[in-house]
Amino acid sequence: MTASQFKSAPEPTLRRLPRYLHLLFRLREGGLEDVSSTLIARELKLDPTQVRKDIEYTDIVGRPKTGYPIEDLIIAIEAFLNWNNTEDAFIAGVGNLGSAMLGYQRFKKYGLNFVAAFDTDKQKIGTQIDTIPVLSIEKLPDLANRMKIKFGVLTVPPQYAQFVAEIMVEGGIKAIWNFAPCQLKLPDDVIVENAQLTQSLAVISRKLHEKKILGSD
Amino acid sequence: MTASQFKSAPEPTLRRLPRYLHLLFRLREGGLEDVSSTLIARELKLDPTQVRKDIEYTDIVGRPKTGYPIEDLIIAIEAFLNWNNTEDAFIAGVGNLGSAMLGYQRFKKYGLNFVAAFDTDKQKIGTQIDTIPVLSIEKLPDLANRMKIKFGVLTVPPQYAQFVAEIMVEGGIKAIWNFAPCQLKLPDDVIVENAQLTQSLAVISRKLHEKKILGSD
DNA sequence: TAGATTGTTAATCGATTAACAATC
DNA sequence: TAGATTGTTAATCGATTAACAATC
Repeated sequence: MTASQFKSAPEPTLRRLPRYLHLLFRLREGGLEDVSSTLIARELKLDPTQVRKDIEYTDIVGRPKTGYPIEDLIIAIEAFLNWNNTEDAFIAGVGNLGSAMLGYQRFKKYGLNFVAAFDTDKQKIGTQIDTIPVLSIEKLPDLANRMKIKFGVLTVPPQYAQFVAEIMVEGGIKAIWNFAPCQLKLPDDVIVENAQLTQSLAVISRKLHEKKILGSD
Repeated sequence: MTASQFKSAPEPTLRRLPRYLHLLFRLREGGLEDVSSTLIARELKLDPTQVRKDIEYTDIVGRPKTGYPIEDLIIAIEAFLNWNNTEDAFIAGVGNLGSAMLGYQRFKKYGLNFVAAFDTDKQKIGTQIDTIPVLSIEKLPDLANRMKIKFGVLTVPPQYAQFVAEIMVEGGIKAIWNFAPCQLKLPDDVIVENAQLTQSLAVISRKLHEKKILGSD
């Protein structure tokens, strides 16, 4: 456990790290052994200095002239994000999005392992989705406590989001990945990350709108 | 068409606008008529000045003492994001996530209207998902051109993302909402917005990891 | 060696926050 | 009026980018 593990990286850096990772996987598949910040920057349209600063947070040292060993860099980034360890998670809300999340095998590669899903729909309770059992939401707090679950994914309709989030907190969950388009009011020690699709949609909507107004090309 | 419609807002502002909108809907339901930047800021844990600056972009003027009329503010934000107009869109990739998107009626409220879905899977081609027909991806360019589709949603596996994105561009699509975890290389005049879940996951993963390391509470 | 790249310090840029007169 | 809020200018903060010596 080195000192740097205690250093907190800025959010923009955290958001870029997975992008590096995806590129590194691709480069490794292509048989490359080393990679420079220059190359990463060019591929991802970033500044090389920025790439180096980001990478510094992961505590890996590069070599002048050659850059960074790809394998080491992958390991370092994964360790930094704790994606090399599996985090057991609960998911609440088995609608369209929730089911999609459960079916998304890729999350396992990112250290996220769904162990149970929760819903209020009696039709769904008792069934399985991709081998994950769907349980009544009432059972969430007790089970979370007993299984020491710290990570919750919230994919319920917005009007229930606050209520279900509080149930998660009651179960000792410390990090909530919130897909509902609303602001959760929770104790300060609970980490909330809003994965709001509407935010992303707003950016592209406005940009396309501007393009149309301006008639640029 | 006022001058301000030509003013480009910073991305952080664009990302906050939908959050205001969700709050405003909730307040309107609660019977409120006016809202102050102070109130919005308190609810969303932001700075009141920041809220006022964001709102300024939408070209609405508030009144000292009372704030902004909620109804007007909603209309102004929706107009700014062009969510009051319906944008016809194609979606490519009808897997878990793509199907979830199609089933998500809420997008209609955000001006996004799926008119056709595309896939390579013969089992899926010819079927419908929530009344949206699934067609062969080969038909995308011609149809997009004829229907003048400008908006494409990309929910294909990452290894096909670049290829399918190019097909979209061939069809005259100018804005691509990319859900594949990879960097698309496209002409500069094509707007690409990466809705990468892994970026959001990285933020919460690291924060939870830090919490565990530090043992804070 | 020559040349490309790292690691790091300094400069720049842009967003956030503070301050405050004008307003209802 | 008194008091809360807007609109706006100035100050601060933090992230990005530039510059460059050290290194292989």
